[in-house]
Amino acid sequence: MGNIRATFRSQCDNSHAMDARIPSSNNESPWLPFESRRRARDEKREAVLRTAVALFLEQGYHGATLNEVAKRLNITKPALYNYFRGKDEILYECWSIGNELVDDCIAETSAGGGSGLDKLRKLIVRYAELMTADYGKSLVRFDIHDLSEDNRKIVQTAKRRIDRAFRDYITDGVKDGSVKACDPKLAAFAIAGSLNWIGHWFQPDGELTGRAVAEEFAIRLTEGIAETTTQVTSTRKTTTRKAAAPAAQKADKPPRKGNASREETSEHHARTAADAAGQSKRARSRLR
Amino acid sequence: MGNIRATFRSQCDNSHAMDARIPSSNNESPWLPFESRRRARDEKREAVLRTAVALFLEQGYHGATLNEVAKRLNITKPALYNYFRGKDEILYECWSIGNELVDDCIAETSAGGGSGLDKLRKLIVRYAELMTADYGKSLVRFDIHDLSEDNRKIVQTAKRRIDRAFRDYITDGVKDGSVKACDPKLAAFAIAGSLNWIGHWFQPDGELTGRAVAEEFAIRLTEGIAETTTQVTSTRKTTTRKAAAPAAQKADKPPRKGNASREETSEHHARTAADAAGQSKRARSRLR
DNA sequence: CCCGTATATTACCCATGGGTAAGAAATAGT
DNA sequence: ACTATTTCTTACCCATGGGTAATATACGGG
Repeated sequence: MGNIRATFRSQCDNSHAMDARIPSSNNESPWLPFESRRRARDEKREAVLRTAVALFLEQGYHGATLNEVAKRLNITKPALYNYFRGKDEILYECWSIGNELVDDCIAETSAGGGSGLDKLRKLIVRYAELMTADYGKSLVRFDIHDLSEDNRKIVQTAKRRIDRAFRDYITDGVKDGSVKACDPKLAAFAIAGSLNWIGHWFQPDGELTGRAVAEEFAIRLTEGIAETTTQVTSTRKTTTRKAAAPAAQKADKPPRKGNASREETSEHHARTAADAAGQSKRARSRLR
Repeated sequence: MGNIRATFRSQCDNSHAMDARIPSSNNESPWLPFESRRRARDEKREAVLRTAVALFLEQGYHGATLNEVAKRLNITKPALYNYFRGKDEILYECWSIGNELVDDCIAETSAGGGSGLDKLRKLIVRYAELMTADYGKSLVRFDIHDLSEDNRKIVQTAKRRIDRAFRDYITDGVKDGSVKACDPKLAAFAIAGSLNWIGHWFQPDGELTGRAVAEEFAIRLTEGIAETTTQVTSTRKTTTRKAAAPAAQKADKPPRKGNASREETSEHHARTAADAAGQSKRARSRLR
């Protein structure tokens, strides 16, 4: 679920006045131009990431400099090194947040129950919407070669896990009769490809909302493999309602142990070994 | 790391005219280790591009150095500047070749005739197969930010043109009854996304051939929008012209507005102003 | 053979930008 | 207030790798 990382509380919530100087306009940096500081460390860390991911997407990882990132935050480059070991770690962390968001999607979807097709569509909707936002885009726009060796491995592992989710839902669907017989591998590739591509073309200021794209894609991408012809209104077809079994736990993620097949995956993503353990809390303030 | 070794061997075994010696093993570089030269200029130019595109894909554009490119060709870095102005131009040329291949696909497909659906499928097959090879991959793996300003514009223009082809075929299909009513823009995005993604996951040494993927995708990606339920064997026809009454609105969630001017495109690609004229012959040996 | 041109080599330049060192400014604790 | 700690700044380092200059080698033609 949207854990703490959704800390969008404005930095103008200054209860006891004092430094009530509102930054000239925007809602970004917690660093007022070199004066009153003192805001939670994690909050600053996230501000760095927000700025970095936006800049990386805007100018490319190599086109964006740390000086520019710092400048947008009203600080200087070395200050960034209080929160990150280097540029590539910033890149990785951006990616990691996106990956956690995806993990949450998968967890929710798996917990939600329903037929294979139902789950597939739910995942598509959520995943697609992620791809319209910065952290989601980072999953598909950043180059794996720019990561450290270790992080690259993590990313590749996560790729496989996400691909696995798509394939599993499809396989489930074939079994429960909601999905036509097909090759789960290729079908997953096709679907993931369409979704990932959103991260390349979607523009927030366009005429389409992320939500609209997501819902359209949920139908479009499953039209070909859905066993029952999809009528407009019936998103919940699945005549063979498999007794909504596992509504059980809410948003807790099953460890989802990834086996190790040496196959290609339709994804790129990962997470740290740390949070690979379980919760996708964004509370790790590791460093140094 | 001096290549002293290569430099001094030139005068040892000069059996003058007998430079028919086959390089130790591979089939790559026209430059035998600094001795008999004299091969067509264009051939060398293309050898540079072949090597460069492979290396860029392998290590990333920024991870690959010109020294490494040169080394693989048995030459030194400055020699590359006889054929290209700089690294970014090499990148662009790689991209450009891929783009020309796509253009050829579109040209052939358009010339072939058939229903909108037929053309769409033909394009999918050809395009998909391109995506399994190096130059095709370069279309979707290279970052537009690494290009010069001018080349970037060319690329973006070409993106739009390719996207246009997909949309046009879909629109044609809707008109001639071979394709269900749908939003051509989103449908094109979805299809192009799946196809472009091939460039990210396909491995030539995998279990699938490019051809197999291509044909599978041609069916899979059009299953949802084909008017006639596709029997695997019937790639042609459009028999049951389901009356123009096109399945009404199937999955209408969003406003579903028509087109617009300043839209996103589902592609990235381009070509030089030169060959934008017509033929995509590979004969331009421009430089300096 | 000798020269001109194309092509390649060696040796070098140098801007860029990630990263570091040392110390100042702010904060928290006592 | 004094000190310890964290955070941030100024001032620098320096490796990397794209790009250039000067020069050497091969070839083709006369």
